[in-house]
This record gives sequence, structure tokens and C-alpha cells, in this order.
Amino acid sequence: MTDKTELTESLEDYLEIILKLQEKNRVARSKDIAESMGIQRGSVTSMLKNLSEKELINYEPYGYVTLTDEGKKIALEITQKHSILKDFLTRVIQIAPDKADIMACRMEHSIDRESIDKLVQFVEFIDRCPRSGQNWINSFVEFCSHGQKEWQECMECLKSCENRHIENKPNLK
Amino acid sequence: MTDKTELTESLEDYLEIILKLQEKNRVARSKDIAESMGIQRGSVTSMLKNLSEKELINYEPYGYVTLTDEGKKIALEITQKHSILKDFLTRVIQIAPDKADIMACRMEHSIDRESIDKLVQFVEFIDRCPRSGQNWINSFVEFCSHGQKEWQECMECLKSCENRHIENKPNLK
DNA sequence: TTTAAAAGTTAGATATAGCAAACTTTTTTT
DNA sequence: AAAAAAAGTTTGCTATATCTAACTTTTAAA
Repeated sequence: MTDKTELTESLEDYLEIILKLQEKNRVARSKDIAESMGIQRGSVTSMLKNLSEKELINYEPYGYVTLTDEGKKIALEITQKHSILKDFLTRVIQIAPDKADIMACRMEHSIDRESIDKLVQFVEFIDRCPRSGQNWINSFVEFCSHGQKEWQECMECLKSCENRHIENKPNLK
Repeated sequence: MTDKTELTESLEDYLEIILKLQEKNRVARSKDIAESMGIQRGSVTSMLKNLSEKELINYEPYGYVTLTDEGKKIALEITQKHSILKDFLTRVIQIAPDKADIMACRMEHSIDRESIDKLVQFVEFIDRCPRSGQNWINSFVEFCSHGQKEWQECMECLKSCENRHIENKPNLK
């Protein structure tokens, strides 16, 4: 049983980057970790020791680095949070991809499992409910630039919803 | 002109709590800051010096603490981020208020102005668009517990939308 | 008005996470 | 296989933010 100690943001970042590097190159190298994080090589060594003591990575001095099962589990969880947040930020609330990536990088450490799970469900609901969907998101984009639409337009919009709904589910006809 | 140096999460927390205390008691006392943050009184003193050097608080040894204009501006911004995040977490994605408060406390430091502004607009859009609104959020609650509804229900649901829309805007009749 | 309690401060310690620079090991080139 | 380059490590330093414990100032009580 691995201890459930909360990791610092920094340690989580290391795991995330090691995962990315090991997926790309099979193993992670100290130099590449330093480069990806924009820090000095010397700083990496001490953190590798730290992660190794916590049994989150396999590490021998002068050797390559790989994640242990526990380390990989955590790395995948953070990576997943990252992509869910990025998807919400870009696709739903319309933040530019580059900016969304930076935000996701910061928020992935502060959001917990329950909230991220709810966010997944919420985005899924937006996508699947006939009242929302991409078309509704497009209205949000409109709303952001021009403010609220005219009421007549809303009536038309609702009629289109019905039509799309019927089109998508032919057995309803 | 005050320098635009990024504050640490910790300093932001101090400003936020000092604002809350000064709104409640006119001034903030070292002891109350320590209590609110769950830290020792000694730790507060050094941070008060730090905030004072940055001209974010008015502070004299053994005196009361108040925010400067700049300090208050920052404190209000964080407090605002907090309440926007909490509103979204509780009212939209259905996180329990206590949990949402803890999450908002952590996320308020990582989300930037642009994203928080978009989130405000998004929640406003949910509230105002006839296709969404409280009724749609209620469907999300349903969705969370029972999964997707039947298509026939969707058709009825869309019809109800139209009716509510007409009811709310009598001059459309 | 002296004294006790409460509030605030100081000093020295710890942990995290970074740096630069010197040094060592490994790898590559000649 | 020797020399050079690259990669990795070590050492000693810095900054942030906390702690504990001793000390000082202020406030309240006797």
C-alpha cells in the first residue's frame, strides 16, 4: 500500500512531464525534464531523489527515469484533469487554446476528483441535451460579442431545436 | 504606480482574509488573521511586514491592520473570483456548498481574469438563454442521477421551453 | 496602580524548491 | 584509446512560508 500523502504542485508537475517524456521516448532523461520545465539540471536531480524515495519513479544515479505503477497512476490522473479542463475552457467557455493550456496547467493541481468528474458530466450533458449542444454554444459565442438576442429569434431557435431533435432521432417521426 | 509583481497564493490569502476581517470589525487584528488561517501568530507578523513593504497594507508594529487602496483592489479581485467560482461550482455543476468553498479557495489563485470573465458570461448566458436556465440545470441534475432521458421527454421539454418563453415575454403573444 | 492576561514580536529552526558553479560519470568523436 | 563534449551530480546559497519558544508591549482586572 502506497501512502496517500498529498503531493506538492511541483512534484505533480514532474510526474506529468516524466509521463509525457516516457510516452515519447520510452524513458525520461534528466536533461529533458529540466528543459521541459525550464529549470536547471541540478534542480532536477534532487527532485528525482525525492520522487524515488516516495516510490513514484524508478531512478538510479546516472540512469534513465521511468514511472512506477503508483507514479503513473498519479501522472495519468493529472494529465486527465489537464485535458478535461482544457476541453471545458476552449470548447465551452471559449478561451483560446494556448491560454487554456496555461490555465489548465495551473488549475489541474487545485481541482479535486469530485469536481472534475462533475465537470465531465456537465460537458457531456451540454453535448447531448437537445436544448444545448454545439448550436447552443454557438449562441453563447454570439452572446459574448453582441449581447442578448431578440426574443423572436429565441422562438425560432427553439423551433430549430425541435427540428434537429426530430432529424437526429428518425424513429420519433 | 504600484508594481505589478505577481503575488504568491499565500499573500493573496492574507489580503483576502484581511478584507473579510476589516469588513467585519473595521480593522484586522494579527490574532484573528492567525486564527482564520489556522497558523501561529508569529507567522503572521513576518507576512504583515512583507505586505507592508509591498504597500498593500497599513501596518505599524502593535497596531491594527488595514488594506491600502492597492491591497483592497487585489483583495476584492480575489474575493470576486472566489464567489464566481463558488457560484459556478454549486449552482451549475452541483458541488455541495462546503466543498465548493474549499475548491473556490484553491482555484481562485490559479484562474486568470480572462477566464473568470468568460465564466461570468457563461453563467449569465445559462441563466438567460431560454434553451438553458434553471430548468435545464435541473435536467442536468436528473442526468447525473439517472443518465439520459427518453427522446419523447426531450420533445415535451422543448415545448415547455417555448411556453415558458412566451409566458415570460407577454408582448410576444 | 500594580499585576496578570492577552496580543504581538523576535529569533532560530525546518521544509520546499529553486539557483549557479564546480565536479564526476557517461557518451561520442577523433 | 585518448580527448572532448554532453549529461548528470554535488555543494552551498537563496527565498518563501511555516513552526516553536522566549520575549515585549498593550490591555484589562484586581
